[in-house]
Amino acid sequence: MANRVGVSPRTVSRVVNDEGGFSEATRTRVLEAVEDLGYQPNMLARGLITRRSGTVGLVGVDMTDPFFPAMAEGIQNEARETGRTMFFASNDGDPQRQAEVFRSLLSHAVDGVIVFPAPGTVEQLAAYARGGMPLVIVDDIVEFPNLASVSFDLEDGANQAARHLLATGRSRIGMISSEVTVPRNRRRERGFFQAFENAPTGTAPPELVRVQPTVTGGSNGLQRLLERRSDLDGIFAFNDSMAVGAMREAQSAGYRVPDDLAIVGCNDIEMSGLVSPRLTTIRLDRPRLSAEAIRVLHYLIEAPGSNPAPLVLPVQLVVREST
Amino acid sequence: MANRVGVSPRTVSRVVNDEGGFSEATRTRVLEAVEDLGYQPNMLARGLITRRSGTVGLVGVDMTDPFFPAMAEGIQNEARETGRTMFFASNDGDPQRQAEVFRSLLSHAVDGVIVFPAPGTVEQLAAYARGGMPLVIVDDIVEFPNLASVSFDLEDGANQAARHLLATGRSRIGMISSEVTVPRNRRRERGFFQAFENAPTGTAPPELVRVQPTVTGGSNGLQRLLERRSDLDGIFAFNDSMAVGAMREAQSAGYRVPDDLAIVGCNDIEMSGLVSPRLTTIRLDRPRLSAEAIRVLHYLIEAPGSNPAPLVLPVQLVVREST
DNA sequence: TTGACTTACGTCAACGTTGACGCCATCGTT
DNA sequence: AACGATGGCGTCAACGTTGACGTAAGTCAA
Repeated sequence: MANRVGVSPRTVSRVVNDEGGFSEATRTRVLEAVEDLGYQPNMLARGLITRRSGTVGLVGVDMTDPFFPAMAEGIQNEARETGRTMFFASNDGDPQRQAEVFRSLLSHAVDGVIVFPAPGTVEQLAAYARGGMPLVIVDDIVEFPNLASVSFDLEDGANQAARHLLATGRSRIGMISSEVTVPRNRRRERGFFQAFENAPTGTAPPELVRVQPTVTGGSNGLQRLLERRSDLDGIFAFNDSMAVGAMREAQSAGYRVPDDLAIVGCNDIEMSGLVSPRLTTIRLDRPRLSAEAIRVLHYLIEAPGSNPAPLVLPVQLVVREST
Repeated sequence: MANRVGVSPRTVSRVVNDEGGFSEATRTRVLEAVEDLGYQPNMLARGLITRRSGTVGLVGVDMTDPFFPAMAEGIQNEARETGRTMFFASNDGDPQRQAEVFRSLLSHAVDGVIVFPAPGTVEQLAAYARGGMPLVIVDDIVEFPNLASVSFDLEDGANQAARHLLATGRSRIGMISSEVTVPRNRRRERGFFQAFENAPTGTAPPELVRVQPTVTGGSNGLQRLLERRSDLDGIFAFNDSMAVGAMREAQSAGYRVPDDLAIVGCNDIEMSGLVSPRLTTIRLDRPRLSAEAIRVLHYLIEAPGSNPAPLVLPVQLVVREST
C-alpha cells in the first residue's frame, strides 16, 4: 500500500485519518490507491495503539426476548454513524455467564458496553465501570461513576394501567407479576398498588400473583388468580406475553374479554396488536430508549469518569380492545 | 504481569495457551498471577499476529425480523464454545449497506461471517469468499469455494401446504407471495404450483398475488385475491406475518376461518400459535439451522478453500386450527 | 568423558498502526 | 544574507502477543 504510492505508512495513515500534514497531490494519489486496492485500515493494529477498538458491546438477557432486537437495531444505526461495530451477546440472566461475556468483551477491548443486567449484578457491573469501562445499564436505575442508566418509567405505567381499569368501572382487579426478582419488577408492583390508594369506595383490595414472565406463565397466573377470586373483572399483566397467555386462559375458561374481564398488558410488542381482542397495553418508546442509551454511552466514552444522571423515559397507555 | 511472576511474556503466553515447554512450578505461579490480576490476553494483539481475531460476524436483513434473534441465540452459544465472540449487524436488504457492513467486519478481521444475504448480492458475497473470508449464506443455495450455504426446503414446504389444502377438500386456492425478489421466493411459488399438477378434478387453477412480506401486505394480498375471485376457500401465505394479516382481513370481510377459508402460513413464529384460530403453518427448525450454520462456518475456518455441499433442511407442516 | 538430546526457559522480530520527533526545503522577514 | 517559521514528509518506537530461534542446564547412552 505505502510503497505502491511511494510514501511511508505514516503518510498513508495521515491521509486516511485526515490528520493534515500532506500535500493535495499526495492525498489524491493515496486515496486512489486506497480505492484501487480496497484498502481498509486494520482496526486491531489501530486499537492496539490508540486503545480504542471501534467496537461496543450489547449484552442482553435473552436474544429471543422480543424487547431486544428493536434495541439492537437502534443501537446499531447509531453506532455505525460513529464508526463503531457492535458485539452482541446474552447473559441468560445468569451472573456467572454475564461475567464470562464481559471477560470476552474486555479481551476484545470494547470501547463500552450497553447491558440489560442479569438479576442482582449491579455490584458486578459497577466493578467493571470502576475498572474504567464505560457502561450503560438499561432498564434499571443506578448511579455510579463511569456508568449511566436508562429505563422506562414502568412504575408510572403500572399506575396508569390500574387507574385506567378503575376509571372504566372495574373494581376487582388482579396483577400478574413476574417472579424473577429484579428491582424494577417491584417498581411495577408499587405503581400498581399505589393506584388503589384513592380508589372508589367498593373497590376490592387488589390481588397479586407472581409467575414466570412467559405466555404459559400468564395462563397459570390467571388460573391462580381466578382460584382465589373467580369474579375478577380486571387484570394487569407484567408484560404482553403474559397478558396474551392470560387472555387465552380467560377465553377458554369462558370469560369474555373485555366484557367479563378487562386485560391490560405492558410492553407493546408487535403481537399485542394482532391477537383478538387487540390488547390494551403500555407502550414503550424503544427507539428512543436505544437512541438515548447509545448517546450516553458515546458521551461516557468521550468523557471518561463522568457520572450522568439516570434517565427515566415516560410511557404511554394505549387503549385498544381488551379493556 | 510477566515481571510480577519473574518470567518473560513469552512464557506467560506459553502457559496461557497451554503450549507446553514450562515446568509445573512455573505454570502454577503464572496461573496464580493470572487469577490475581484478572489478566485477559489482548485479542487485538493476538489477532494481529495470528490473523485470527476470535470473532465471527452475523449479518441479517433486519434485526426486527422475528426469524433473526433465534438464529443469533443458537449461533452465539456455539460460537462461545469455540471462544469466539459475535459481531452483529444488519444490511437492511440493501447491497450498498451490506458492502459497508462487510468492510467494517473485514477491518475488524473477523474469522468468518454468517449472512442472510441482501437480495441480489450472491456475486458480491462470492467476491468476499474469493478474497479468503469463510462465509456461510443462510436461506439460499449457493456453491462456491470458501463458501457454504444452509437453507430450509421451502419448496417442499409450500408443496406440503398446498397438498394439505387440497387433501382437506379445498379446491379454489390462492397464494399470497412476496414481491421482494430473491431466488428462494420463486422456489416457494414453484413448490406451491407443483402440488396442482395432479390435483383432483374440479380444482380451480391456483391464484397468485405478490405483496410486501408484512402483516399489512398480507391484508392487501387477501383483498386483491378476493377481488379476483370471491369464492376462494384456501390460502397459502408466504410467511406467518402475512398469514395473520390475511386472517384478520378475511375475518373483517365476514369470512369464517377455517370454515369458509382455510389459511396456511409459513415460518412458525411464536405469534402464529397465539392468534385465533391458531395458524396452521410450516415449522422451521431454526435451532438446527443455526447449529448447522455455525458448524459449517467453523469447518470453513479450519479448512480454508474447501467447498462444502449446500445443506437443505427438511420442514414440517403443523396443522392447527386455521385449516 | 563426550556428544546428542531434551527441558525450560529467554531473545528477537514481526503483525499494522500511530505518537513523538526530526529533518530538509521553502518562504517570509529583517 | 541570515534566521525563524512552516509545510511535507520520513524515522523510530511502541502497543501486546506469538513464531522462530537461541541457549544453558540437565539427562542419558556409549
